[in-house]
This record gives sequence, C-alpha cells and structure tokens, in this order.
Amino acid sequence: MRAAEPSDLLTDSIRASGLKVTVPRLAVLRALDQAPHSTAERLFTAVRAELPGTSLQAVYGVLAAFTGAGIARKIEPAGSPALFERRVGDNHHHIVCTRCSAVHDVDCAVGEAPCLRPADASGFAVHTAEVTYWGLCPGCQAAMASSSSPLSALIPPTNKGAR
Amino acid sequence: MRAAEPSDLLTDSIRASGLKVTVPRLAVLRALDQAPHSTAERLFTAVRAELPGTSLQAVYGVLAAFTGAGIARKIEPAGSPALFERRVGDNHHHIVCTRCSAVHDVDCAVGEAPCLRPADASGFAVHTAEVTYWGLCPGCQAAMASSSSPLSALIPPTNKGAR
DNA sequence: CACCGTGTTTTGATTGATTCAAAACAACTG
DNA sequence: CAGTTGTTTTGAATCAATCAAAACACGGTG
Repeated sequence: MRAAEPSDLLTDSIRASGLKVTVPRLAVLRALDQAPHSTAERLFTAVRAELPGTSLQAVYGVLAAFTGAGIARKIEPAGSPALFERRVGDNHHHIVCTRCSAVHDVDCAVGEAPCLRPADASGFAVHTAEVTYWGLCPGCQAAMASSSSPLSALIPPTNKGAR
Repeated sequence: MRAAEPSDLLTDSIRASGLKVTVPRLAVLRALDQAPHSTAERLFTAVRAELPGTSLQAVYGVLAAFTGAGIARKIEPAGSPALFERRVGDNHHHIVCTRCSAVHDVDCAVGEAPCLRPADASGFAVHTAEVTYWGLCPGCQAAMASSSSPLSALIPPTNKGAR
C-alpha cells in the first residue's frame, strides 16, 4: 500500500480540470502553492530553480491555461503586475499593503458573488464585485511608528502619481 | 460686467491645488471634464485636436501632477490601461462592462472611506476600500440577448486567461 | 509498447503602456 | 521685466505581457 505523494494532489488537480499534466505545469502549480500572490516573473524564478530549462513564456502559458481552466486566479492590483493564486471558487478579496505591497486574502462577508450590490448600477447587470483593501501590514505599521517614514506610503496607487 | 467663462473654473481648480496654470494643463483638464474615465492616450488625442504641439509625455506629466495634487484620480481596472477622472474627494466606486469596457461611477453606500471593513484584516490597518463591479452595460445586455454572443463576455479579467 | 495526433513548450520577436533624463521653454515672484 | 522654479518637449528606455512558428511531449490507439 502506497501513501499518496504530495505531487499526486497537484497532478490530480491539473488532470481534474481537463488539462494535460506536464512537468512545467506541475512545477508552476507547486510554486503557486508555496508562494500565493506571486507574479509570473516570481513563479518563473521559483520554477527555474528546479527546472532550469523552463522559459518565461511557458510560465505565462501555464498560468493562462490554469486561469482558463479555473484552477488558478489572476488578480491585478493597481500599480502591480498581475498576481496569481490557487484559491478559486470562493469569492474572497484582498488587502494590499501600501508600503511594502504585501498581499493577504480577506474572506468575503457574504460568501457568494456578488457579495455587494451597488446602490445605483445605472442599468448595468452586475455579476461580480471585486474588493481591494489598502492599508498597512503589521510590519509596516511598526516601521511607520518608529521611524519617520514618508506619508506617501499611506496612499494607494489610485491616488498616487506625483512626480 | 463680465460673466465667468467656463475656462475660469478650470483655471481656478488648477491654481487652487497649488499648481501652475499652463495651456496643456487647461486642455487636459477640459478633456477630462468632457470625457471622464479616459486613458492617457485618449486624452492625448482630445488635447491634440486643439493644441497640436502637445506631446503624450506632457499628458502623462499633467496627469501625474493632477493626481498628486488631488484634482484628478487614477483608476486601474484589471485588463485596462489606467483611466482618469476629475471626481475626487468622495469615495465612489466603478462598474465596468465585461463586454465593451464602458465605465460608470457608482456612489459609495456609506460615503466615507473605508466604506467597507474586512471581517478579518489579518492585522492590517485598513485605510481605503476600493470596489470594482463587473457586469454588462444596458447596451451589451441587449446585444447578448438578441445575438448569440460568446459567454466569455461575461467573465471579468480576474478570471480570464484561456488561450 | 511503439506510434500518432493534439496540444504544449521553446525560441525569437513584437506590442502596449508607462517611465526616465536632459535640454528648451514658460509661468509666477519680486 | 528679469530671474528662478517648475513644466514641456524630445528622444530613448523599461517593464509586463502577448504573438507566431517550429520543436517537442503527453496520452490515447493499434
């Protein structure tokens, strides 16, 4: 009797989504599991460590296949390259640190999309509501308190832009 | 007795924010007023019509000055280049059409930032909550109903990515 | 277990959006 | 109205992502 190896879970996840199981896909999925909210570039670096021949384009291709198949999700916070995460199927949101760009998951209060309804949607048929919280992570709160850090660290990209 | 000309309002708005009043800035602000939720490129085209010598970089520079001074806001919906709007100071949100990318304002239910609080912020100090609604604008609802349009038009960029 | 077809990955190049830097120029101050 | 500061132009570079064709690998079939 053989115990299920960790990689089998990843393999199953890919196969269950209807995609072919390939070595680069397993590597990207493992990297995504170990470092959620990663950029394609970051995943590329991680994958390269164990699979040196892998190209950046392959990572983009794998991620496109994953998001298309529904086993990964792409998020695009303002001022950041796209980030990817395995957690899908629930309608959770994200909180981003305005100082260090750390990202954490935030559960949706309601649990189903759309978890919010606009007061006046001007005739739009709303399907999903995406929420991004901006603030300071615990580490950066401490750093701001002790040293005199620039207040610009408190401003989300939505309001930045000064030269 | 001379009536206040429209351009005076724009001039005042720029001067009141502490910025120098220049011809390109007036042109960009007027374009922004006439076409909210415009990209830098779009504003550049509009500005060029009345001020042919203007460069794209000037528009980027003006927009950076405006957002830095707080008289314009930059929004970055997933899958779209940055959009700009004059409406600032209130914490309103946006609804984006997943089919034609039309953008409309949506008033914030509460009126002050943050208009939402995450259930568990994992120790983050939340300053603002940004909400993007995704759905179909009235025109695209009609188009989807009459013709057999691809269902992919219903999927926000957050979940797209299939090749 | 070798072969075949479809789909994936590599290789190489290109695009789109934005930013950087230095020189020419224009707005407000005194 | 001259000087100083800040803005715009000009020209180039960067970053993120995408496109296309050829080489290759997965997984089904004989």
